[in-house]
Amino acid sequence: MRKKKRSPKTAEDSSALKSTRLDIRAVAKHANVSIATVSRVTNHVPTVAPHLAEKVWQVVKELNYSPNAQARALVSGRSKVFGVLISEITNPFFPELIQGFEEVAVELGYELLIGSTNYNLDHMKRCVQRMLDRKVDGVAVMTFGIEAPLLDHLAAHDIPLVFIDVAPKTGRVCSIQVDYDSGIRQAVQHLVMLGHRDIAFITGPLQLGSAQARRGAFLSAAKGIGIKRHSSYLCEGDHTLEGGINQAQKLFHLKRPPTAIMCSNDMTAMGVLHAAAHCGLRIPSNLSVVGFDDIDIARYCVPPLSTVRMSRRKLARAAFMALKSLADGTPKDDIVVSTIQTELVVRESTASPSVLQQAG
Amino acid sequence: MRKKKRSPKTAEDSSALKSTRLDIRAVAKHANVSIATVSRVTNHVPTVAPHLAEKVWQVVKELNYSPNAQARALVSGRSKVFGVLISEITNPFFPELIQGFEEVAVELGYELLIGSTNYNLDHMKRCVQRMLDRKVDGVAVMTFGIEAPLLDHLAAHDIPLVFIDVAPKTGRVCSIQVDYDSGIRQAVQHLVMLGHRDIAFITGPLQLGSAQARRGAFLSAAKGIGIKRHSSYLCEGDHTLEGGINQAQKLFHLKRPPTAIMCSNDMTAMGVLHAAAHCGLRIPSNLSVVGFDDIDIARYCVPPLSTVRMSRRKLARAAFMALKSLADGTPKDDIVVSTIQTELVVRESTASPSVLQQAG
DNA sequence: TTGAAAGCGCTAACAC
DNA sequence: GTGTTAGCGCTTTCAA
Repeated sequence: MRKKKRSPKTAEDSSALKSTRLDIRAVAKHANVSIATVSRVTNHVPTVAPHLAEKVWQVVKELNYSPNAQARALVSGRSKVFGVLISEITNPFFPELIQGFEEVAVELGYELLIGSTNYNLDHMKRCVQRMLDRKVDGVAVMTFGIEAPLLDHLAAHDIPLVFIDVAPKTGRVCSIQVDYDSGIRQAVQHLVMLGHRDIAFITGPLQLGSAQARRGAFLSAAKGIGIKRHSSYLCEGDHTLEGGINQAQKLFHLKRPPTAIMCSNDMTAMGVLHAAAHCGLRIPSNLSVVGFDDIDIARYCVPPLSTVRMSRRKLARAAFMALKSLADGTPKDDIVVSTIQTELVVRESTASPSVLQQAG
Repeated sequence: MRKKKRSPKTAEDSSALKSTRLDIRAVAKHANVSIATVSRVTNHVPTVAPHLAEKVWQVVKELNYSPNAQARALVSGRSKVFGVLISEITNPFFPELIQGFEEVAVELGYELLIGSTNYNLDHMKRCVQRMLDRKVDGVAVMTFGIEAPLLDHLAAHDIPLVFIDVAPKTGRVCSIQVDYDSGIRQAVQHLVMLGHRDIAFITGPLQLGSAQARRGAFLSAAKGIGIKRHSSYLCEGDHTLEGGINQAQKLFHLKRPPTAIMCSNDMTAMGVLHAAAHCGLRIPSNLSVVGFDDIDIARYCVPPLSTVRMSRRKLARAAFMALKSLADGTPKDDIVVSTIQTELVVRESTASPSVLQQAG
């Protein structure tokens, strides 16, 4: 007798009824129904007689039963896990985004599988494979840029995907739009009204759609307001603090340094702050700095950073809901995603340029 | 005929051999072996004839097969997922810890289920339940403090647990020790050698073991070096930036304010930096500040923060490996965990107290 | 409306 | 050393 039947009922454990594992069968037995009924109840299938449903819930509470997510996933083909692909978790922008994701995920019974690419193609490949192996129901690609081949890999598995800004035209894919223009225009106007004319902009890595979009927003705002452009005032950073330091130093050594620097994100701006302190430049009296994102620490920088706010919470929620719709089978054309707004937050890193500086 | 047998071979899909799902059976068929052999090969079971193993690997590559983690987990009872319980992901300390975890996890084929308690008991309960539902193989409790009842809940499920500093005596539980003393003693010595005598310490939330440990290390270092203590120089923060601001303001308004402030973590120190800037105090000329942890941004603070470094990467690896040993069934007494060392990193937030200040 | 039973993709016990 | 098969805990037909 090889068979290890469910309830062996052999001599050794004859009386030990309570030693049975806390599974759907235990609940069924205690509630005097079939496991199918228990399944229906825990899945809120409406075609169950109310008194039976109540009885089942009661037993569920009593035994403290909670369905095995693995088994559910295996049989239903839906893991209720979403992958979140980010660049690097130590960049404060991402944790704040993840926080937003976690919030909705918990509400809706999902879990997150977070993968950091660390700007490395191999890492990115591995992340995608991990997500595929764990059978995620969809992936939110929040990374700063993604390699096309990877996208193909994901798309080949017909996995729902959500992006920021750029949406490939492929299958079950959609994107969240951000209105960079309004916030960035407000920032440029703010600086111009303070008297700045020599305004530099440190971009993000330009292979990224969102970095391009931010730069584009700055250029068109500057043009719209009519300030003239020096090509040396537009430099390419990489959205890291170190990148901000490097670009700031370049700008400081210009014959005619800018009186204000706008940045494609707050990390870059923090780099500028750091570089300025290092060179003995006072902020905002000698130099005005504006960031982008309004990450949590921005308000605690020295001095507190004026920046353009983009709600990570809203962004995350929008991305999650879009992903869920896709995963639930909603045709992509029926999914409406509201654009994420941006707005200027004035703190203490911006002021009128000093007369000295103006003359300089 | 209700049965939906594996390969129906009915008229409709008779010839469509390639339409079969990419599962272990497909690999077995292509390699002319049984699924058991495929399973053995992918699990690196050594009792497989080399030529067969090779053949299987070849087919695996060819078909790009990757085992279904859900199914594996269900049948083996091991999900290869560890829970990581943290306080809040937006506190930079935690992402850096998670980065360390992710690194090892990927190496060893594990995934992480991250749960943020947000200092909230309900959140914490929900996190624990999520981890239980997803059948994690263990939990790393990296949170600042955990409620005893929750611990019981976890322990009741006999789940391997790893903690920092404090280890409950229960079942499969162990802890990682940190040598706070050496780094903190170095910091106190550094300040004393610079000429400071009035040194304040802002603690973390004292219900936490690790906050207590850090305070204890400071007190004994101060005592050892023989500087006298003012009780008003010891105040309780909460390991947040805001807490640092509040406590710093209290200290600034003392009749005889301290010339140096040490903090239980870097976030607190950043709060002090912020508060000082707000009050027009120059750092380090008017006030020296020392943090703890050496989080990534510490070196980019204005001014760059002198702090005590504790490697989050090492901490995470140690915790992970201990957890894995526990999960693999190693008796807890056989698990050796090396103590995490700490060391002072001098940057620009510390200097000799100014004469003016001394007299003040 | 409810129950019986197939089977998700895999591992592991057992037979050979 | 390799194959056969039970069954992990659940969802989901299908029959009643």
